[in-house]
Amino acid sequence: MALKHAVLAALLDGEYSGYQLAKAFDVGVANFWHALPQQLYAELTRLEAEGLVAGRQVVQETRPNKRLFHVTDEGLAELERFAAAASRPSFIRDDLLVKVQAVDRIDAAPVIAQLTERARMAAAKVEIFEQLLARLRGGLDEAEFLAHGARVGPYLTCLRGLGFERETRDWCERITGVLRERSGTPQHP
Amino acid sequence: MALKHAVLAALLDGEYSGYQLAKAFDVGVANFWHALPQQLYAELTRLEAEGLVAGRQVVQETRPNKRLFHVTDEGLAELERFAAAASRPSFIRDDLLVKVQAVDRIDAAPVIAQLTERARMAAAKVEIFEQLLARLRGGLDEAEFLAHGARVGPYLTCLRGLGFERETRDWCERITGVLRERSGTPQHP
DNA sequence: TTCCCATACTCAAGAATATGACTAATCATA
DNA sequence: TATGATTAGTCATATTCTTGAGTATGGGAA
Repeated sequence: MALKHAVLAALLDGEYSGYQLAKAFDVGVANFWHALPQQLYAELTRLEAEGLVAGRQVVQETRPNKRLFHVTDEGLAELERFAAAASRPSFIRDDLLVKVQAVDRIDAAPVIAQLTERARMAAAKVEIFEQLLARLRGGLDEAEFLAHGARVGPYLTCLRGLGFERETRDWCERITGVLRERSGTPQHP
Repeated sequence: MALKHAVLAALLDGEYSGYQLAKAFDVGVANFWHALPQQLYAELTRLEAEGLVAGRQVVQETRPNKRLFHVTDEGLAELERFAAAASRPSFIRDDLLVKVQAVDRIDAAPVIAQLTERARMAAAKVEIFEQLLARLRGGLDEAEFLAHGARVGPYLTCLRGLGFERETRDWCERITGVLRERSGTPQHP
């Protein structure tokens, strides 16, 4: 039920096509939700049918035509209702953690390789988020922007994304260190 | 496809009944995956049919009988294959982040209330994880345990859970501060 | 002594998500 | 001048996850 509201929240900052939304929900920028293009196109269709978003056709000459969507008053009211209702707790669900959980009983080498790769990906996201944050606060320093800026929501979710990716990066680096050490030294029960 | 492997990984530390597993996958201990009892019972049935786990009936007098499961050699081999294959990236997916993303355009009060509650929950999990870590490393200090301990997988995933919950707590507290400040002071575009 | 909670588990149905295959045009690159 | 990447979508199917309801027993509190 929340992809719906994630789309509404993402559309608050202007008009987007399904294609643009899909990129935002796929690449780093999706610091508060993630979804595939097919899901987003389907969701936009439903939202339009419910009158929560409205789209307008934009005829392009050099590219296929596209439809740009924006949130209607009804859509904003729906978001308001959603925000007032209880949130379901969020959980970690990560393939890599399953592998680490089992790492004493299986070959550690591929797990170490995947941790290294994940650390690299997280580090890349950290940079993306840092740049995005700098862009969002414009010239202002952070405290000033957070106190008086007009639109801080995306900044705040981006801060969460940044913290999450930093944690991921640091944990992956630390764990690879531990596992590399262990593969060279003896363990005792 | 990964609940299957999460169950196998969880069963590596001894025998569990479906009911016990369900509690572990629900409460704090689930630092690497989360699932409802119904899913787990169904998964155990499938895993047993595939020969990846084996169960034995334990007759109890004061309580209903139960079945305790353990991983078979085939199950361990399946985990090995899983660990060697690529992991799918993990994403944040959180109702609360959707609400924060929209917070400039909707009533902030319920969002602040939910952030406060979430911070409380995260702080409680931090304590649970800290106690669990202390128990897992026994008398040893962390460096010693990580270097020479017999089974560090659960400890490492628990470290990730701890980091995640600390981040969540700190972020929630910081954001509630920001939003409370803003609701008392004027903003300019 | 009634009621609720914990143990231990099952079944069915529905909503949400993921996978894979397709159309169709333009643009850059090799 | 093929080749692949990018823009802009659609359709169908499969898997996974969630919701809701039920069964049965024993123990403790009101």
